[in-house]
Amino acid sequence: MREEEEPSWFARFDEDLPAPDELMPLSQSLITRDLAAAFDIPTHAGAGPGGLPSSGAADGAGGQDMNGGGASSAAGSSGGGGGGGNGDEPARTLKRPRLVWTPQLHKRFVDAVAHLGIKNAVPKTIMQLMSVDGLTRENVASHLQKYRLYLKRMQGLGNGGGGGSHSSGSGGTDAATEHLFATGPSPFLPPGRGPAGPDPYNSAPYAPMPAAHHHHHQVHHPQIGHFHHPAARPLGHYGAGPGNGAGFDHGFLSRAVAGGAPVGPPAMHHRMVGAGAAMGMMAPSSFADDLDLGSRGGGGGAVGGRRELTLFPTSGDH
DNA sequence: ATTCTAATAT
DNA sequence: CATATTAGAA
Repeated sequence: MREEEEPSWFARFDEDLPAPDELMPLSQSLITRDLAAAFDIPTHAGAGPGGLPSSGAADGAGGQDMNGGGASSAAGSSGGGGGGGNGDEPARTLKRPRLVWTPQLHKRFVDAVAHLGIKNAVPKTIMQLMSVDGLTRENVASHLQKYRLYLKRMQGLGNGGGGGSHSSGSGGTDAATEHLFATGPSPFLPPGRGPAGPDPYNSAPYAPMPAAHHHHHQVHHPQIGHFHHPAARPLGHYGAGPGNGAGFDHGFLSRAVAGGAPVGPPAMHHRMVGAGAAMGMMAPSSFADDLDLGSRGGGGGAVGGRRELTLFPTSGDH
């Protein structure tokens, strides 16, 4: 009996995710390409209902979540096939297909990192915090690298853009972290510096890549702006809620890179001493993370009130 | 043992 | 390009 347990201390920190819709066990297109290709198995072996729009591309028509069914995607056992008999072997050496870091997933990742703090932002913890079934440490580690790279890449260079200004002026601006855009010369900084983050997230559920067509055809979908979301949350999330007995504080999210960033971290290093046992204490605190909204520019109005408070089931811990 | 960084392969 | 995988170091 394992008694590993994680109460829901750090439970609700996510914003919108587990909507019963997107609650799929991260299986994305399972089945390794090797196998599929080797056996000629259509990447989506018979998944019936609710499956993916065969050809369809993701009509982003406003919809954001559209999964419905429970189809959890067939997992590994593709071998079956008919027949019989054989085929047992796979469950072991099976490599999962590339994990497709979908925006939603990314958000989880970023949020997790942002909430964990540079201190605990390590793959293992992140992975656990994400509670995404199927995610492995390597997955997160790999992505973490990219994420960090991305952050670094934009920290000293506050320009860029298409023109290519290499201005070295690292001006001093506290490059602490801000949103930078990748493509498109749009140096618009939100007037007033509001928390408005130009994060065109939420806009592409992206279907499990239709890898059914061999033919290098990288469906260059409108892969929405890639990374965005610098861990620039309002530093210091301390502030135990009212009535909160636990007085935890996180001195995190402050510096991002060492060695160059002019960020002047006030000496605030709280070391969590104590018990070496294992990790097991994280301060949940109430997170009022703001999320980006997607509406700017034209002004139109439109609806949009889409806010969902969902505490994802912190239950999936393996 | 776990993580980080880099290099490399797909 | 985005991920996965591996290797070496800490």
